Amino acid sequence: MPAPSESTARRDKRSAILDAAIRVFARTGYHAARVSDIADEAGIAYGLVYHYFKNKEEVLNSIFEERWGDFLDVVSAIAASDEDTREKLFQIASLIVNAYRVRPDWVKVLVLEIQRSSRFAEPGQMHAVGKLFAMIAGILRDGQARGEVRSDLDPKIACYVLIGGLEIVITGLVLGVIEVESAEEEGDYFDRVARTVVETYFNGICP
Amino acid sequence: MPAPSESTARRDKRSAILDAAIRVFARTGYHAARVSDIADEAGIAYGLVYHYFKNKEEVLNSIFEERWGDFLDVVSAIAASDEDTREKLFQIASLIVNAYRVRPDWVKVLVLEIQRSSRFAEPGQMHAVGKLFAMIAGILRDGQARGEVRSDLDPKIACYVLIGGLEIVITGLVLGVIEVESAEEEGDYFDRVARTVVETYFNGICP
Amino acid sequence: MPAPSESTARRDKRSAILDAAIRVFARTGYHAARVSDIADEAGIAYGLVYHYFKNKEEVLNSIFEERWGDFLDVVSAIAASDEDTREKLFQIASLIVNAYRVRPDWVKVLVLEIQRSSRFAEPGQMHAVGKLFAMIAGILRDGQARGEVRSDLDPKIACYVLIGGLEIVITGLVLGVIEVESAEEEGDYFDRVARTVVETYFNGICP
Amino acid sequence: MPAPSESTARRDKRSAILDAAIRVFARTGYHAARVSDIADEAGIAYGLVYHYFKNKEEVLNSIFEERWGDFLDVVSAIAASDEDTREKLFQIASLIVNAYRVRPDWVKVLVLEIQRSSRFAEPGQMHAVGKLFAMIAGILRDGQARGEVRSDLDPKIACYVLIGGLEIVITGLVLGVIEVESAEEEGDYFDRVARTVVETYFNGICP
DNA sequence: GATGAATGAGCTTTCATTCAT
DNA sequence: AATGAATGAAAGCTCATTCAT
Repeated sequence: MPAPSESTARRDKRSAILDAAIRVFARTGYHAARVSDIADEAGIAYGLVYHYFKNKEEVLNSIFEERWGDFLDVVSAIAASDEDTREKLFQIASLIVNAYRVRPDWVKVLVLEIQRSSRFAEPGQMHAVGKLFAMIAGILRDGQARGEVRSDLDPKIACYVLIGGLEIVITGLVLGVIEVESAEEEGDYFDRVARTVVETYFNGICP
Repeated sequence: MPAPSESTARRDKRSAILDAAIRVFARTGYHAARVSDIADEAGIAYGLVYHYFKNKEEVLNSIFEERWGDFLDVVSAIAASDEDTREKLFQIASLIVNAYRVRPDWVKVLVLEIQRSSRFAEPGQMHAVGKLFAMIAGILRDGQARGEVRSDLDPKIACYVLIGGLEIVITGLVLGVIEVESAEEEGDYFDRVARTVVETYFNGICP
Repeated sequence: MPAPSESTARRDKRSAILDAAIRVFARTGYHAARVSDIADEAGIAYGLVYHYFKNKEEVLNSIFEERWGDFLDVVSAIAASDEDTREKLFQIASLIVNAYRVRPDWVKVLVLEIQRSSRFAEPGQMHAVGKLFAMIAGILRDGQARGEVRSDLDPKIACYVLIGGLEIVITGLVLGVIEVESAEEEGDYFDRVARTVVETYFNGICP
Repeated sequence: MPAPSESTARRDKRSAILDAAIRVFARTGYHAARVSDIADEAGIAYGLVYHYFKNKEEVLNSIFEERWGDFLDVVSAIAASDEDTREKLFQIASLIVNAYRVRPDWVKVLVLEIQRSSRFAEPGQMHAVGKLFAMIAGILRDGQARGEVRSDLDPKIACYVLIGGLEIVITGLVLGVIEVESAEEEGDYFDRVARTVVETYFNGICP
């Protein structure tokens, strides 16, 4: 066996614990989740969790750091593309909405647990979430330069309305307030939600 | 002392415990909150909490039952009034913005904690928070019938953009990301925020 | 019942826990001792230990602070008395040696456990033990002024030899290396030990 | 590779683990010491400790068996020599002082840790450390017979004053309370300490 | 020989809840 | 009504020990 495979095995087990933790945190919430629940979900002894992570909180932090970074990379690529503002925002909206469809547990934990953790109380920890706001504000500013967005809006505030709309949609999905209509495909429904939010954001609800 | 004053005193103390609990739950979450934290916050001994409530969960349940209903009643009255759609939405936006301004903790607890409790496991029971969304969707649907709202929007989705926009702006204020301009009164500022969000919501960001 | 009796009851329970802890630490050592052992020894639930002390270490610290201070007070009184140097040192030697006879567990814990704790690694924590050395050095210095002690000795070093001798005797007793001869009374034996140490210290072993 | 060198390598590694264990036990005590601390100190993987020793307790036992016997052999040789009492005691004082200087950890572990283990619970077994005291007491008794030592002293007690004086002076050096004068070599200084203690021990502090 | 992943007994600590006062 | 001492279930975490590689 070559050495790299061992390193891969270690990374795999670590990842397996994180995945199990996401599922458990999504199901019961961070505080109510026992370390032994995570271990059971991952099919390992609970002591092993402490072999890979310092404690329960580091598991939550690792979920955030390793999953949120991936998400930001995709948003960054969209922001840098040649599409017009409306299309960029729609792609981001789609990304967010579909993230819930594909990995509902991830979104549940990111939205419900990590937002509440001390991360946001400490200055400078706002950073990671702040990056998302800055990226979308940047897209709006570019849009204003191209004449695709009203120039009387402050991009730094306007971006909140879009993100807030998306966030509430996600929260609604997470909490089960929004239910997919039985008449259409799930994938179609999620696309329609993203499109409606961006469309409303662009044109308003006035006829 | 007349008897009613004693009953009032009892109700006051009960209410004080609930208010303290809301603040603590908002700060640390239900699971992490200790009964002694609630008692400290209320300035009483922790044993007394058990004089007024069966246990910690009953405290959470009582918050829900006694606070959310009041809020929905006001929204319901606005929805039933003769005002046009824009004015109704502005009034609700004002109500929410000011609720968040005056009692940010209430909203945090109602949205984040109560959903997760076992209350909603019972089948056939509608999400209480969902009722708010349904009411606003209802206003939009009425607006479509009156020709005041674009008929191509799905009211059930469009309502999230308004609520989400309001929520994230207020969250920004609460977290201190957005700062109130020193030249105006705080109350005025919150009204202006509500008006701006509703305005953007109506007319969009398109030039 | 008057209020003071309640305060007394609280102090009594606290003291009972400390006494139980001394017995347990003496028996098994600090590290091997379980909090539940202390509670069992005191006849209470282990949770109650945490009602009176922050954690296990604070129990050990409290033993030290509350018992060592009492000891220093007595030494201080002896140092301030009118007796000659030899008598003062004999009284202190008696005090130390008899402390073991009356409260062997106290001495065991003070000698074996607390010396090893981090207390002495941290600067400034040397203080409490240092006070004993300073007091005895002071007695020697007074003795030199009175012509009762060789003036070519540095009191700061000479005091170590006495304390060292006493300490080893105590350690020997604690560890069971020294055994009381069956032919004499225990009290007599301990007095003889104290006298021998001081006598040797004064006159040397030379004939 | 010749066979003997392999056996030597094995013995070296085993010895390295014991030396590391002594340092760790001296620092933190047996109970608080982790097997992984010993391994870290020895620069090996903790699993390897179990290749050379059955378990943690066997490490402690081996320290005792393989280190203390050597020391006693030297003391025994000194006691049996033709020197007069003062010279014998000076040689032992030198041995102890230098043992403490070169291997302070050995003495700490031998004195503080090993006594407490279950080894000495077995009836009829003499305290190994007690043997050292008995040997020195024997030298004093011989000295009394030769007229070199006051006959009114109990050798079993008097020996403690010497050992204790040595111990506490050395402890002072180890803890940095006494500092070696810069003008002389460290080795010289330790010899002078041994000589001073033996001198004081012989002639007393009386003028 | 050597490594360190894996296990789980057992400890410390927290805290909801009860209850005597 | 009010207090807080007392209890003990339950959880987090540590670490000696085993074992596959």
